[in-house]
Amino acid sequence: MEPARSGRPRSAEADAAILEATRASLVDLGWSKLTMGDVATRAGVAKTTLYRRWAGKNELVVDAVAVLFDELELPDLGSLAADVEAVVLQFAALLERPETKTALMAVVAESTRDEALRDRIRDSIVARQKHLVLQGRERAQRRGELPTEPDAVVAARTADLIFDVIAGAVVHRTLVSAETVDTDWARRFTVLLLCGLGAAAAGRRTGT
Amino acid sequence: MEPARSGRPRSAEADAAILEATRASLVDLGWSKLTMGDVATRAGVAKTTLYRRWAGKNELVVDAVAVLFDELELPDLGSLAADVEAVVLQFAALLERPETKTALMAVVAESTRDEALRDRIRDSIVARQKHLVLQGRERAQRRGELPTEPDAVVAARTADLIFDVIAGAVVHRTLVSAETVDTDWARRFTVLLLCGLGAAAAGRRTGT
DNA sequence: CAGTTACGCTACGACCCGTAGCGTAAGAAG
DNA sequence: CTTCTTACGCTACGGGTCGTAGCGTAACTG
Repeated sequence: MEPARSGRPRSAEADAAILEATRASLVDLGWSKLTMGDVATRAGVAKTTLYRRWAGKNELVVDAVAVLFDELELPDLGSLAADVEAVVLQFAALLERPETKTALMAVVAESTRDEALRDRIRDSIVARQKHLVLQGRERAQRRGELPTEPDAVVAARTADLIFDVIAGAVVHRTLVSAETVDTDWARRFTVLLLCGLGAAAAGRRTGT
Repeated sequence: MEPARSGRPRSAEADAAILEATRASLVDLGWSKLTMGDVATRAGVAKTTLYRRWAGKNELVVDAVAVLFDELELPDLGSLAADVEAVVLQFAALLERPETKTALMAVVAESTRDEALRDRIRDSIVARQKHLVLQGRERAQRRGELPTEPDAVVAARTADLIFDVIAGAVVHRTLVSAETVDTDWARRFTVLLLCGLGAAAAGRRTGT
């Protein structure tokens, strides 16, 4: 795959410096006032170097912010409720950070008109979050907290639904309603979600 | 309050033309490429006129998009489930439109660094949606589908939670996951939400 | 060594921003 | 009708960002 290209290799230090400078610039200036020239200056790099690696502001910021989502982990606290609550708090803490707060919605907005950008976001950010949902379900099934869904299509649909509910609620709470996600909110949300899951599954099993 | 100011009054036609031109420009160019000059040209108005009424792009777009949210209504279909499902579909249809799709997330992103803008969004967009939740709860209580919460604080918290869950899930589904909200999804979401509400309330009543 | 690729730097036209200045248009007050 | 006040259209401007081209140099390969 890598044909061992000749010539001067790209500087990995420059890559790291650029991404870090991008995050710093996001904190200081926010999305709208962030400029490629400013990032280049902060990173100690020529502006042209940025354009050799990223098509523009959108792609650069996605990559700069994506690594922050690697922090998200699903702890094993013994119960599905505790796991969900913990991951909700983690996700909320991530969204409280000024880098992500100002960048996430902006790139999503841009992605509505740019399919390539949408794919990039999906691969490097959304997929990581979705993985947590699948992981949590599997773990809960092993514990016997959730039944094993025989139909793969139904299972996938349910997972998508759960994912949109969790991520959507947390994002909406922190960015639109602009209120903090504290332990109390996380607990009440988790209760709502899991009770809904359980009751909905039970209702489907008995008919309706 | 209005001291009947003298002088030439502002043209209401210009106002309407500008807001409509803004929506048209959003459809054609999207948020990032929308410019004040383009809007002015489309509206047949001088650029300076725009700046005499709006501080900038953000405020203009919020006002231009806000009126679209007036379409949202809570139908009375006889049951809470049917009402929720209908309003979810309405909201989703609104978010499918290119004007709102590209603008809503962008202004929310900007609002993370601009408190005045956040208030403007809250007053002219979010409040309208939240009203539907309160209206739906009241109607369900009158039908006997939901118990009357005696504690006003708890009631308000629950309403906030429900609002973030509904709006967040629909927004996340349409804009982040970039998948359509069809009748099937709306039904499954409604079941999840209402079962969760019922089960959570029952659980709290019996202790825990 | 030559060949290839990345880098830093400069300069550039193009575009958009937001404002100032001016003459004119439209109502309100007398 | 005249005067006053405000809104409008238009032009022009300095300032900033964009994205690219061109060039000489640096780094690594065969």
